[in-house]
Amino acid sequence: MHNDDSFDLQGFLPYLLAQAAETASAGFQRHYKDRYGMLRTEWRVLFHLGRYGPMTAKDIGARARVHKTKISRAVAALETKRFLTRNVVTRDRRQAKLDLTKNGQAAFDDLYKAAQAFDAQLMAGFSRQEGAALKRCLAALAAQ
Amino acid sequence: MHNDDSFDLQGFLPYLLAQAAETASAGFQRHYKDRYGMLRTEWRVLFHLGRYGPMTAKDIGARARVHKTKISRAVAALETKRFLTRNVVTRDRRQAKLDLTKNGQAAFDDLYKAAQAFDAQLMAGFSRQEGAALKRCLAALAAQ
DNA sequence: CCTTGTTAGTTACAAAAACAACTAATACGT
DNA sequence: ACGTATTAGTTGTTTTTGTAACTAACAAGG
Repeated sequence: MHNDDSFDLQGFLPYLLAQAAETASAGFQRHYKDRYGMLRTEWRVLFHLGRYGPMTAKDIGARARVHKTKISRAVAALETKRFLTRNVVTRDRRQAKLDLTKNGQAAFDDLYKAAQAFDAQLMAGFSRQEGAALKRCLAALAAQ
Repeated sequence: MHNDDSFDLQGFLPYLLAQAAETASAGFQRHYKDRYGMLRTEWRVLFHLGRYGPMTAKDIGARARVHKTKISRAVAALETKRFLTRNVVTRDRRQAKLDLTKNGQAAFDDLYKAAQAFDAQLMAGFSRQEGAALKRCLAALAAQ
């Protein structure tokens, strides 16, 4: 077949990352999907608005490194769910400042807590240094 | 907005994993996509056959934790690319053993080398222990 | 002003993924 | 052998994503 040294998929970093990401993502999905019918990008948009305050779609895209069409659709979905409102910026009418509604804020508060708990649960398997090192490595890989 | 402790997206493990996985995946994609017109699942199927020898679609799905419809379509695509052949198993005619063709084998050899090099490049940013620890953590997370 | 270029955001269309339903072959219990 | 249940794999349909083209608003140079 081929000879040799023990390089297999389980040792291939992109594969490991994909598997771990999928597992983690699937685990947290039930919070925002099952409970609020949200997609992942919607959850991210909600998170940004809840965590950092009102901003435009552009701002979210820049922060989260997500393409503007995904943001656009997520914002539209969150608007129909009445989780946010759009307010056209008067000094530049192309932009719209996005504000969470009461409901949106409540959903954020709930999911924010859930996210913290979920993260803690995932990290529970590691020692403090190990976990910190893991996150540092991942951040470095993502920054490539 | 909300009060308090510094929990943001950059510290949320599922987010970090998703970002790192996406970056790594996009980086390696050019090898199998640009050069062979393959999709990710096709590359994984090719990898399994090249690395572990002929097996059925079922086997690949079990090993790679991929759904059978994805495998089915990847196999069909690899067959039209003349990278593999199907051979119905006589003792159970539902199954087909998948064998790489010369071309398939050549593509695998090429991509296998590329994968090793790519992995080495990604790991270059880390010390030996750090890298090993990273992979151990990821494997543990994927196994959840 | 008026042309040209750029930017924020949306929409339309193509590619891919997810999910469900299906076919054909085998296994099993009686 | 016969009816039912499983299993391997495929196909069809719906969501979701990716890409490109578009609209509306602004900016800058003349």
